[in-house]
Amino acid sequence: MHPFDSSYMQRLPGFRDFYPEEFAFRNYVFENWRRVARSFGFLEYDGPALETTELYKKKSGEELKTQLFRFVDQGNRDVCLRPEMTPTLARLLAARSREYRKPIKWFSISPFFRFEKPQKGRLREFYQINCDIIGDDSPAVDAELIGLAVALHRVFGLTESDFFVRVNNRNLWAEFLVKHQQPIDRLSEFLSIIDKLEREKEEVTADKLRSFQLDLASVREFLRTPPESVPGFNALFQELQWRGLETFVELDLTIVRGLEYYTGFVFEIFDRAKENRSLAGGGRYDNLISTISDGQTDLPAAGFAIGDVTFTNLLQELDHTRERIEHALRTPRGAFIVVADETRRPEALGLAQTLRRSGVIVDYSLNPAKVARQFQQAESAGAKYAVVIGQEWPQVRVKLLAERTEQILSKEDLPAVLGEN
RNA sequence: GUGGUCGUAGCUCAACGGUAGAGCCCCGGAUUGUGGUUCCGGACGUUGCGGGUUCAAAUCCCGUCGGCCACCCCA
Repeated sequence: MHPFDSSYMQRLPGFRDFYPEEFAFRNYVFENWRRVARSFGFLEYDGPALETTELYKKKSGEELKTQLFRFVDQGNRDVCLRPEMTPTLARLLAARSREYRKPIKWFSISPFFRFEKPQKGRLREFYQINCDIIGDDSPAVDAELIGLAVALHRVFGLTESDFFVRVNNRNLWAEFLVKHQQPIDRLSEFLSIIDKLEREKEEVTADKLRSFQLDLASVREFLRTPPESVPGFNALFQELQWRGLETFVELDLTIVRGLEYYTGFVFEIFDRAKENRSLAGGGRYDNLISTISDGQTDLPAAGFAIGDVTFTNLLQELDHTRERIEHALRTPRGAFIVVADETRRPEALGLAQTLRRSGVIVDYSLNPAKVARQFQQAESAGAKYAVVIGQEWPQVRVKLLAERTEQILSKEDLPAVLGEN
């Protein structure tokens, strides 16, 4: 039987392999995210990929979503591969939040799993960077999170002409219901109508609104509310302005987020070219930690996540970001030792160890090969330098491959010269 | 969950009823210690899988699995 005929040799649908080229790209993205998050004073954490199903059931008591990788383990536990980070974060905080000075600013970059039909921008395993600030309910936190989310985009060269942030506050719609004498306990039901406003047919929306004794016109009228006249937003917009973020942010009352647990401020990031694509989303969830911990811990919190699939799609689609990435990944690094005289192989191996100990990336041909062949290897290994070892020993010939220039150095000087690169 | 579309060497594709081909990549070579060009040679596929029609199927039909796209959903 041909080995690849067997289904066990096939990758599971919606999962990805990361060959070195793809892994290099993934690392490039994650390393930049990590550096930016740290520059905002966020600390990295992680939790297990597998949690009890109960943890996800707890979440605001909502009905369990169907799209879970759920199974019973060999210890007869009902478990799920994590579909999102927030419940895990809440669990961690419920156990130890007292140990950390507030506000707690944490981030993680980790894989998530949802049993969905794979399609563009949506796979069954994907990565997210999750950033949260816990223990502070001020508008400064909301603005700071937007600032971080924007910075996580800008580090790849994305600008305000590539993406923008839509912000809203769910409380506005709560007030709207109150003003129209509608029951506030139906808020989440009402918000899901608003959420679908852009995609649903008008008649359908109007029909749904009828159960609230509301009409489309009054909703549309409310949507046009100018930001200046929205109470509570002044503080947030002031904070955003101080951070120079006003060109990235728009008030958009249709952004309410699908999840029930959001309590006020919410936002989503969209790309400008295809405005229906959401790159990131988040908001404030002041009650969730208390809910999940059965009241053990009660802390205000806000956060957001960026998924890697849609995000990296965008980076590959835009010429300026793609070129920037290709340039970064193509940059030559390290040294390739060319053994021109096989009797010097012991010295070459010794030099390799010395250089590696001083932090230089060093590679060489494991078996005897022609010099021309070794230079080809140096090239395809992406080395910056070729170090030729042969008759010159104890001196070596160092060639800067991109420039095709050579110089002769003593082996003692090599770590200092190569170490800078 | 529903619908559309596609599935030929690692990659991009050709052959569209008569026993599968190109380019790239990979491996080797073009005489002595210098690479991205060029030239020559080589390896690699029971045409996603299963069944059917036919003297004959990569090619037609059915099923199945997978990719892509849209709907549903979207933490």
